[in-house]
Amino acid sequence: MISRERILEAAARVYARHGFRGATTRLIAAEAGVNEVTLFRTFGSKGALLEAVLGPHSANVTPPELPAEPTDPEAELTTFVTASLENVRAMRPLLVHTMGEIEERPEAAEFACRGRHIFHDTITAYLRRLQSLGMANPDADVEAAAVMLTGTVMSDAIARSFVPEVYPPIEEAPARYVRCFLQMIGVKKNALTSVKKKSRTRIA
Amino acid sequence: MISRERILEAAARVYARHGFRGATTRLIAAEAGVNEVTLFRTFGSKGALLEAVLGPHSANVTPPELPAEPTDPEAELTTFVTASLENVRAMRPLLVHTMGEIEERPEAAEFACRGRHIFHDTITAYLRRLQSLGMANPDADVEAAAVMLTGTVMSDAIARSFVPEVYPPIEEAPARYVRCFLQMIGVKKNALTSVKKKSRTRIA
DNA sequence: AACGCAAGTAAGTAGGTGCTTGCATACGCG
DNA sequence: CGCGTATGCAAGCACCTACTTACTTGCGTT
Repeated sequence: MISRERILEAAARVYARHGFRGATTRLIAAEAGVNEVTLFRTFGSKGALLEAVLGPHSANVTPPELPAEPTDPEAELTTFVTASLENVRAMRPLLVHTMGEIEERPEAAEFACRGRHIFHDTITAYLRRLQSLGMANPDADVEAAAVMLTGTVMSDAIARSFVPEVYPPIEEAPARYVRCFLQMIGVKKNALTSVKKKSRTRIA
Repeated sequence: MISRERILEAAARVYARHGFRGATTRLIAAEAGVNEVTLFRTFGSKGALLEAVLGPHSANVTPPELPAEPTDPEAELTTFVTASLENVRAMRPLLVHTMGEIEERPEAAEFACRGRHIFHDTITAYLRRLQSLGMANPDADVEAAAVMLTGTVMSDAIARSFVPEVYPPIEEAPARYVRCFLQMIGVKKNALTSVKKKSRTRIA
């Protein structure tokens, strides 16, 4: 049963490159180094195979987390955004094809939306916590702010590859987004670096 | 030569629904109420037809504008964002398919990127103008802010339809995004209703 | 009437695509 | 050994897809 795994991986790659329509069973089989018949014997149909590849793919994602007790919003958010960006970037090809074909294959919708949901909820919860701790402007529009950060991350991860000129350099981007974001929700700089200091300082 | 127009419109619709791969010449011809042969006689090939539909489509877009001389940033930006959102939303199906197939059809890239570029440049220029008029924080990260607003608009226009729960109600969204955005770049509320009241400012 | 031209009709080609069938081969295990 | 199970291989089926060819029809101009 080694084939199963190889087929799944190959299918993910081919699907990412060509989309569902372009991902022919012949191509997938070749990429897996497996006979096309094996593919049908193992999964039954092309549709079932694609479900088998998208399902786990959306399940086994371990999303970045934000601390329940914020201490250094700028650092924490930067780490979070950096990790999320990498996450989304890794699934970009799959995502972008799935989005295009979502009306024809609604079963892929969950895969396309899960990450976004998690990101949004995580940010929202964190923001509320900041507010209740008096670390963020209590009048800030938490919902809209969360949507904007989510949109920024998705947009960067997805569109940077074909419109690179407009984006900040990839290594600066997360920090700059976060700094803008902090402005937006009224977090004063160094609000509590004094509270808990770590031995390491990060570069500005 | 009535056929030409009808084929172009039909092709746009079918392409929007099914993507390039899914938009078969038979489907397009049927949608146009035209014989399939006519399609080939008029455009030569499926690829040429699709170029003919995407080219003009990206050219005849009249993008929303922002005034060269800002007077009421909140109102002006809200109008701008509202219009842009509607614009992008209208091309969403086409956009989303094109993005998915951009690697296989690079000639569609310009279509997919043009709007984004224009939006970004317009916002950036406007922001700089605000800064130079002292209406926005001179230390604001204009580039990052512009990217974030662009990302927000694209994300809302594209993803709202399959993740509606996380977005603000459609009629509130632009105003709320803009208010967050103003926070981000340090535009004080009524920054210049007061100016108007107090005295005349000289023209730059 | 004669002509040109846009469009339709019918048929076909060459290749791709999802999926099936029948049969041969290898490996592991009692 | 014998048997089941996984896999490979060759061929094929029915259908789709882009595109072509050859011929016809209708309409406007001269």
